[in-house]
Amino acid sequence: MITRGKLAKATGIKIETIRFYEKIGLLAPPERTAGNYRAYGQDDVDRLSFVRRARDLGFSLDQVRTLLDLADDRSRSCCAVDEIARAQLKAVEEKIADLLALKRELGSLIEQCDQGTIADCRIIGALAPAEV
Amino acid sequence: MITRGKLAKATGIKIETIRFYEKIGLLAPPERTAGNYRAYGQDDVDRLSFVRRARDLGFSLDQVRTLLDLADDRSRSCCAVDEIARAQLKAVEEKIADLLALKRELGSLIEQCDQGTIADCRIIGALAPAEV
DNA sequence: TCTTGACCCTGTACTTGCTACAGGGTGCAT
DNA sequence: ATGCACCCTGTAGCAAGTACAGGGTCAAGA
Repeated sequence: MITRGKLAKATGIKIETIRFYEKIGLLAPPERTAGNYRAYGQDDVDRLSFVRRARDLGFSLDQVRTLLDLADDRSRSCCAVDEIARAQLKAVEEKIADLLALKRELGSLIEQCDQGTIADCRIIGALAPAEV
Repeated sequence: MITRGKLAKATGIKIETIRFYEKIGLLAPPERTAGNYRAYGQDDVDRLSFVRRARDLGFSLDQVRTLLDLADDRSRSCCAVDEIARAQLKAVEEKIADLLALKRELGSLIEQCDQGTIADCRIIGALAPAEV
């Protein structure tokens, strides 16, 4: 018998998060013991590990839900899976591009800082429209 | 007289977001007209533009609040500003590194996809622990 | 003058992905 | 029998907004 705490340890997902996943229907409600404790099985460990890996790869819970559904239907073509992964890759690439632009802007702002007063601070100046 | 809609247009921040900023105390509640409309001035346009630029640079609302406070005290040293900007740069760089790792993983997953069935899908396989 | 339509007001609930209580019950060892 | 670690439930909170619902206001056109 695997309790919630053990499931948490086995998968690296916090107890509260497991409850949250159960609440939103990502995990099926497990059997209960006589004392009303959740009793998980190896299936649950597997499923939750799947969720964790997908989350680590940046998939949204909604995408994870879809991936789980797809994974259950083993005879189906994996085009849909590929599509989700590609969408995720694209999102990641866009995010990286955005952050690189940000990094450049921040970097040049910081470089100009000469440690004077706020009045002639380049960073504040760059943020302010004309005169603060 | 600048209404909320005009302030939104002038700054590119949505009306609802302006209300939200007012609610959390980032923007001072403005004067009201006889008909209970908010009446903004150029100050508000400037302040909100400042917020927008800072948000665009990825600063949190909390950081923005601090930057606004700092910007108001023009005689002060701008070390604190520099510090916030550096912290933000560091956060951005870390995020970029994370996303690059993610991108590599996703990319290699997708490359292996041979458009077969779910049963031999590499992506599902990589997510599942041993056997799904 | 009336009415239409664009704007404004308020409060509240929803989003994503959790996290953190409070206030109690269970189970095992000492 | 009592202490402690663990479990249970419900609820509220975080960032940073977004989206209604159900009204009020204002200016222009018929």
